[in-house]
Amino acid sequence: MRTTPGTGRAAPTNRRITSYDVARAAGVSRSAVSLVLNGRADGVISAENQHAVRAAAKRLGYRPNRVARSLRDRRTHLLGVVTDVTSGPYGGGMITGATIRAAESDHLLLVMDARGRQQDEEAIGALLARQVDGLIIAPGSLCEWRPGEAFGQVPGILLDATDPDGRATCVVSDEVGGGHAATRLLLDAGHRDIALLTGLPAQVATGRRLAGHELAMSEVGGACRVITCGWDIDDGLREGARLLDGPDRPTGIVCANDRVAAGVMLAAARAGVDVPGELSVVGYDDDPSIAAQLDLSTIGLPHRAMGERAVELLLAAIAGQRLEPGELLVPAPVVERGSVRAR
Amino acid sequence: MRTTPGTGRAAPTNRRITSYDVARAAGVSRSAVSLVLNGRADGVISAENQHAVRAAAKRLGYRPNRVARSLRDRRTHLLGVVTDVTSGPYGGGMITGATIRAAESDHLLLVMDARGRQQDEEAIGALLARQVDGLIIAPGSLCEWRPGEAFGQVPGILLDATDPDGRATCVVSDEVGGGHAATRLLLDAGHRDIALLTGLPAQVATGRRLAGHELAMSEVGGACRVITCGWDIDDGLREGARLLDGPDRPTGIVCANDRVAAGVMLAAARAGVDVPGELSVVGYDDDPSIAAQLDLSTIGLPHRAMGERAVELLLAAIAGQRLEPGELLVPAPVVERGSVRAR
DNA sequence: CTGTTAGCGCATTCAC
DNA sequence: GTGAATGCGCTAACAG
Repeated sequence: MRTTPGTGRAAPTNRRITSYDVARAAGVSRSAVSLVLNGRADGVISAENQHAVRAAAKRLGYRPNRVARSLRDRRTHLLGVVTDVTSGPYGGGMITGATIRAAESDHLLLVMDARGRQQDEEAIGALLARQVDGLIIAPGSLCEWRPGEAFGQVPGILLDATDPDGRATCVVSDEVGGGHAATRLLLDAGHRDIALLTGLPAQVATGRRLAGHELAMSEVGGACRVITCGWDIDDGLREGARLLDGPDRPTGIVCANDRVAAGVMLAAARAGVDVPGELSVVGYDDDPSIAAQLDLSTIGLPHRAMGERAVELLLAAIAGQRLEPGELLVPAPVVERGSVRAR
Repeated sequence: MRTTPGTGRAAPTNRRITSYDVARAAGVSRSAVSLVLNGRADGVISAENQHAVRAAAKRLGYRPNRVARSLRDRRTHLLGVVTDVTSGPYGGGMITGATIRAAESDHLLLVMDARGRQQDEEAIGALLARQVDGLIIAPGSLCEWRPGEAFGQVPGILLDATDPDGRATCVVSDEVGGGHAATRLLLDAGHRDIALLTGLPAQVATGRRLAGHELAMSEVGGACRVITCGWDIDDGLREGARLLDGPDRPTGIVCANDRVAAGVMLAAARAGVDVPGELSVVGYDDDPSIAAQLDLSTIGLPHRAMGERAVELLLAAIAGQRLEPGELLVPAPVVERGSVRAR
């Protein structure tokens, strides 16, 4: 019986409704309440009492205490997320996708913002202490992340990151496919004289996109100029100008990202070269505040789908399925706009 | 004693370390472990035993189970967040700020993505079932949000949203101050012939920025053209062109946001009007992929500070402090770049 | 068909 | 100084 008042502890300011309150109101036992509310009552509890329980629960506004249930089940239905993506302008879509997919299975996201490997370890520790059922690590922008001590205590996934040792399960955008698709956009429009402005080699994405690009070129038996450029509008402006003023101007340029593409388009405008009339341009990222504005054909980053896939994998692993090491590639959507013209 | 094996329940796949394990390893009682690890041991537990406990805890990798603690304390140290901001490109900073400030006080964010009033109520219910200590509602982009039934069960704050009934505590950007500052940027540079391109009146921000603008103009005893424009680059392009081709061209234009400003600058370029030489332009939002690129002077959105303030207020409320109804205005940072020139 | 019991892991009395 | 007992709210097993 819990009729005795709390012993010596500070009295709760405003006690919440518990299953005991519902049981008393419905004139049944707590087990009956649990049975009814969890759908295990049929053939066990009389229809009459079932109704009484439901009515009482509703009237009282009873909400089963998930903390108590978690303690008992040794399962919190909580997914821990360590991320840096909320800071940046993009990538929030991963959180959105993850949240939504998780909610569909009655799971919630416990989010920690962290930057730097040291803090990551602490963050994971904090999440583990909260008894999260699984872990998602999303440091942002396809970086490398080497799992440490704490990672591995529960099922865990790397999101938009790769494990250099190849032991972890990673969900990443298909950069090779994206690079291939970007180039294919130009190839399929009949272009053969193509230049590629790549990002910085330090970034994982750069090499992969380049590989996809080369694959596409090899499919048509062609070759093209590859220029290490950078990620910013200035870089695109500089290299774009050089390309357009040079001896043999390409008819199409594949850019490292949309900012670079914007720079190229600006250079073209200055040089009096019409896009897409005389020059076709392809970007990457589908940057929300650039690509649509510039009517730029580009390759999107499937952030939301990545978040969804990560949660799906994680939930399966929590359910006991084995987590395969390696990378799960999420296809990058091709966004066709008006900056490419057939020739 | 818990020496008897679990009764009939599915055995935990990999039992975690509990305080009992630590106690046994250190040769003391569980209470001793609790006392030591919570800093209540001095003068109660021998230094020798204290050391033994700490050593054992470290060696075993003991992490106190926060779920159990939450159940006992009736306090989860969890802050529920209902938001839509992760979807959009901006506003993620609010989550970042909130996460960081919360973490400083050993609190974590439980995030639910929701759009639409109906789902909000459900989301809050789910969060309440998780026994969150407080609630933050951040529907995004300064909209109106009327608290429903569930809101109010625990301390709650509206973030980047206002309560039309004025009952809730809201944390919002100081839009009046921002509008004032934007105009002041031009006024202080000596401009008197100023045009204002406002956003759509349906948005709360529009009216407030306008009020700030008018306040600034009244300070110098001036008046100016106010033109309802919109939020996009096209709108800026259209209205900018009209203004520049018109009879008396202004020397400065305050824009609804950075996208509109970009449109205006584009119109200026087309009309052969030099910015800032012949025309000064001010934007709003400090849009990360526009403002810096265009060297645009603008007013920032203090997203991160807002998230921080919301958590601070919430934690204070959870600690027992009264939550004052009304709006807490977070100052909007003035970002001076090169698009304004003195005349 | 119902009510009682036990225990999830923790912190806190209160006897020893 | 320490250890046994208690209860947070819940559910599953078991005895009535």
